[in-house]
Amino acid sequence: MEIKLDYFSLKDIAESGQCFRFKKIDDNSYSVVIRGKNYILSQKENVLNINCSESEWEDFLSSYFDCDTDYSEIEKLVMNSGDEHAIEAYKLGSGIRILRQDLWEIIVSFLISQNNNIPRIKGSIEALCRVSGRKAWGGEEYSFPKASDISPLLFEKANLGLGYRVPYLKEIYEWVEENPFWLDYLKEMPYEEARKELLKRKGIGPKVADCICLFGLHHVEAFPIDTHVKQLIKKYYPKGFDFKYYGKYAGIIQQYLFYYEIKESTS
DNA sequence: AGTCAGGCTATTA
DNA sequence: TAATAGCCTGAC
Repeated sequence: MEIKLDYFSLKDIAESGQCFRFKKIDDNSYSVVIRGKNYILSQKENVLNINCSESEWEDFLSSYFDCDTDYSEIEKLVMNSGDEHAIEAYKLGSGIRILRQDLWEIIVSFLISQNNNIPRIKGSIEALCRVSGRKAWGGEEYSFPKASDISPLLFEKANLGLGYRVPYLKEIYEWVEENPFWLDYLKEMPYEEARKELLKRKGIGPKVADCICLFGLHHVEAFPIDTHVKQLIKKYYPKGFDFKYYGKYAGIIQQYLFYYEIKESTS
């Protein structure tokens, strides 16, 4: 079906680094697996085309693409900030949305992401999905394995290129298996509390915890600081970045800044 | 060939 | 408490 959407760019979303599972088909279409179904998306101007029914869109895809957040408010916030660099970055990435992705998938993905590069992260995740062997519905891709779909031994046996992260992943799998309601508890917690809870797990430090809060729990006040963000703050905000101004939307601003930075470095 | 990647843990002082 | 070596390994 076709959906008219403003403040929405499939390309920006797919390439903003928040989701490692978008596969480019051509310039304006992508393949992605959401909730075990393989969707094919394409966009022309402000119309998104997606192979789903109306009820699928209403039931969860509209939420997945964060249609209940008013992005015009974010635009106003940035445009009135007087923050020249944020305005510049916003112009490039104004089509980015913070997706409401599956929490478990985000925890595993960002554990893998540490001290790692995006192509390699994507490769590991792809291999993990493939080796756990559940084909997504309606396509050629594989769905992301639930903790119960996988044996911890898999991490060592299969050649997933995970390196020293293997013990972290085994630990989190075992933890979630033994504490089946942990993910649900996390979803109930406010940002600070969830962050603190995540930091208790091996391999989850401040940066990964903030990514999980932002991308897996939709706490858009979380502001993950990675090497790129560290560098851009040094470059554009020598006096320091004013987190307070952006308040509860700091994480969305982080995405614009981050996207601008990676785009700049690859062009 | 060497550096660096969307960092974290463990060990020092 | 603060600083920093070491870590898997592929992409560039």
